[in-house]
Formats: sequence, C-alpha cells, structure tokens
Amino acid sequence: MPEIAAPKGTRDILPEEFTARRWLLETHRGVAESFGYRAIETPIIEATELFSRGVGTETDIVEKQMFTFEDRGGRSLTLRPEGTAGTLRAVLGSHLDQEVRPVRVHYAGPFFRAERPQAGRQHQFTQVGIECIGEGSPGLDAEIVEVAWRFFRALGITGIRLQVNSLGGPEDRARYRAALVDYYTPLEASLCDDCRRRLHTNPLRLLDCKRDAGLVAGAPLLWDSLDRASRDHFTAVLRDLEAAGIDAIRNDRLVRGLDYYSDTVFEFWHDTLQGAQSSLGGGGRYDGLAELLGFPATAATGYALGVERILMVARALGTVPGIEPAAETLVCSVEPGQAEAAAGMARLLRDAGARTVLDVADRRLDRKLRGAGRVGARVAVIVGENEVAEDSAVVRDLDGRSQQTVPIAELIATVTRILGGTS
RNA sequence: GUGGCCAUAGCUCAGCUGGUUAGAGUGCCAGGUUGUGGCCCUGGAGGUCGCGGGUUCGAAUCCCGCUGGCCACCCCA
Repeated sequence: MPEIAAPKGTRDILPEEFTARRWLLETHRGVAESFGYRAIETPIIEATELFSRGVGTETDIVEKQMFTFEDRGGRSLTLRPEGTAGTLRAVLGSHLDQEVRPVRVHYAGPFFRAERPQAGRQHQFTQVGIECIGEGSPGLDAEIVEVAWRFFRALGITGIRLQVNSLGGPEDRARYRAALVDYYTPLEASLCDDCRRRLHTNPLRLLDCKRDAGLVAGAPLLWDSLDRASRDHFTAVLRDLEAAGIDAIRNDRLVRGLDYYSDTVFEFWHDTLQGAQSSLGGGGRYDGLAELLGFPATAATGYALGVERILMVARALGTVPGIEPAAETLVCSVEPGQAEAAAGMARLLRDAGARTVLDVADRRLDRKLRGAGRVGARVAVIVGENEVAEDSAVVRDLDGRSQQTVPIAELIATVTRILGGTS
C-alpha cells in the first residue's frame, strides 16, 4: 500500500512553522485592529460567478487558475482564488454598510489557485487582508497602505518597496487601452509571441513584458489618459502617504491582474524573494466591483498579502521569534510503580499554569531526563520510591543543575520560583 | 499551461563509466551507570533506492511513462 501524501501544491504546517505563522497572523490582527478593523470570515467555496463576474472573465485567474467543480445540484462552485469579492459580497449582502460607513474588516485564510507550484507559489496559500468598504476618499487608500506598512514594520521586515499607480476610472482605462493598441498595432510583427497575444486579449499586460522593454519605454503613459478627478485622487493619495512617512515609488507600469481595480493600485515588493515571486501582496481601490456583483454602487479599497511569502522574507531576515519550548516542566517517575504519584504532581503543576509533560514510560531515568532537555523543559520533577514514601518530590533545576527534595505541599512554590527566576 | 533540473534510511547526503550482502553523518532505541539530562564509548533497529514498465546474464545506475519537488516562463500571493 503506497503512503498517501498531501495533494500537489499543498503543504502541512508542522508545529514549528505553525508557531511562526501564528506570530505573523496575530501581528496582522493587532495592527489592523489598531486602525479599527474588525475580523470577518467568509466561505472558502463560493459561486463560480462571483469570480467570473467580479475578477473578470479574461483574467488569468479565472481563465486557468480556478479550482471549479459542480455540487450535487449542478451549481458551479469554486475554491476562492482571492478574498476581495467574497468579503464585499458578505458585507454588502448583510447590509453591514447600513450601520457604519466605511465598513472596516480584516481577514486571514486559505486561498486556491491552480498554477504550477514552486517555492512561494502553492495551490493552497494563505492571505491576510483588509477591506474598507463604503467610502471613496483617497485618504482611505493611504490608510490601508499604512496598515500594511505598519504590519511589515511590526514584523521587523525592512527593505519593502512599495509600488503605486493609478489606473483611473473605467473610461480612462478604455481610453488608455485604445492608445496602447494604437501604439502597438503597427509594431505587431516585431512583438514577442506573448505580447502579440496580449495585444488582443489584455493590452495593459503589454507593459509587463521584459523582452520588449524597449517598446514599453516608448509606450503612451497611463497618466496621460487619466481624467481630472482621477489625477486629483492619486495626487491626494501620494500626499497622504508622504505625510505618513511612507516611501511610495510611482510605477506607471504597475497594472494589477484583476479587472475590478480602479484608480489607486499598489504592490509590495521585496528583493530577498527571487524574480517571479518578488511580490508580497498588493491591493487597490475597486469602486466598480459592487455593481458587477449586483449590489448598489459602493466605493471600496483593500489589500491582500501572501503569508507564506512574507514568512520567507522574515526568515531570511531573521526576524521570526524563536520557538517557545513545548513545555517548561517534565515530571517523571523513576520506575513504573510511581506512575500514579507522578501523574498527580503533573496535574498540580498544570493547575498552577505550568505546561507540563509527563513521562512514566518504563525506561531508564537518564533517558527521561534527556527527553526533558528535548522538549525544552527548565525543571524536572522526579518521583521515585523514596519520594512516594514520604510524600515528596525531587525538583531539579535543569539550567542550574541543582536539585532539592521538597514536600508535595511546596512543589508548586518551588517550581514556580525556578521558572520565574530564570526567565 | 510551456521548457529545464531533481527524487537513495526520520533528516542531510555519498554510491565513478550498470556487477554480487546499498553506505556515511545525524537522529532514534538500547547497554555502559538496578535513581539523575545536554559530553563520551559500544551495540541495534530502520531503505519496495518516488511509482510503473522496458533494455540487459545482471539496473539505485541506461531508456520510456507517471507522480511529486525545485527553477525559468506565464502570472501573481
């Protein structure tokens, strides 16, 4: 019988990594809540239409990256590839925005994309994100960037390169798309294969091409297609970011892959991640998404960040806190005969709040004490024949290498004194 | 989805141009110490050589397919 392995593109989160992720997730929660964002959780499966309508039919995500299946009633469902559409659906569908505006929410959870896996790109991955729904002021674009900025700072991650751009409104984008097509069409013969395809499917993507960089340099600028309102909006965002002390790099070629963005878009890059995976996450304003999903027009802005990638950077930078030992106390019997007495003492210690491992296996005492070091315990409580006879225990300070025999009544006090003293 | 590299013990890896019982380090278990750890010594367990087929007298080694990982592209988290 072959062993069953985790499905392709998925990974198990073992205790050590779990601890690091918890640190990251808790840090994000703390920063988001310090700005008044509240936690939300939405389903992992959604109607396929949520993404085909929201994210855009001709985007890569919807075209070829979704895990889609039919339920027993023949409805098409999809494992969510991103979080914004579902969150907006949840907030507007429940009329949360009728109570306060804007609605500020944060979330964390698994997402799924069927791309070829490699480091930092898995079928199942984790994102933390926030959405600010119900108001269109540029100050809120700056606010969410500031949340992310503080989040990275709280993790101790330096060297973040924040890229910002404005895509303008739908009309601006249509105008720009036309300008790009006008520019590239005469050059079509000299384009690379990918670009020739992009010219007809998704002209904005032409700006991403590395091979035709020379042509990109001469392409029309997005900024020139923006109307007055979008220019003012973006100028205000840049001003607010500067006021917040955030270094934003204007990148006229930054075009995010999802159709629903309008005006402000941004991405966070870091150089310790190699090439294709240099993006830690991004976001932007998506004032048009609500209507695409059938809700009243509602302005909104938000971001999503990749937990696994950020963890890779934090690890490379050495900012991940050391893992806590599994237990601070180990209680062991000398022989199996003292198992019950030892178990009783372990209960006392746990009641007193000490994380305690019990080892009453039938093996040599020195092996059990070796185990104490392995779980990270700083105190060993040893119970043998003599101790049972006189209702006492040997309390050994594993760091100080000293020990004493104490009555059970003094066990807790003795152990907590040692634990308190060394920490 | 396209192209390339890789897959040997729990972990990190060696195994030359196919040759007999597949190795090391580390970890694990045990003994040295019939009640005392992080060092040391000794011994032991543990491997369908990713899976399936083919070539050959003989395959961990060569060929094909599959699965999985990694890298690049695509794109993004």
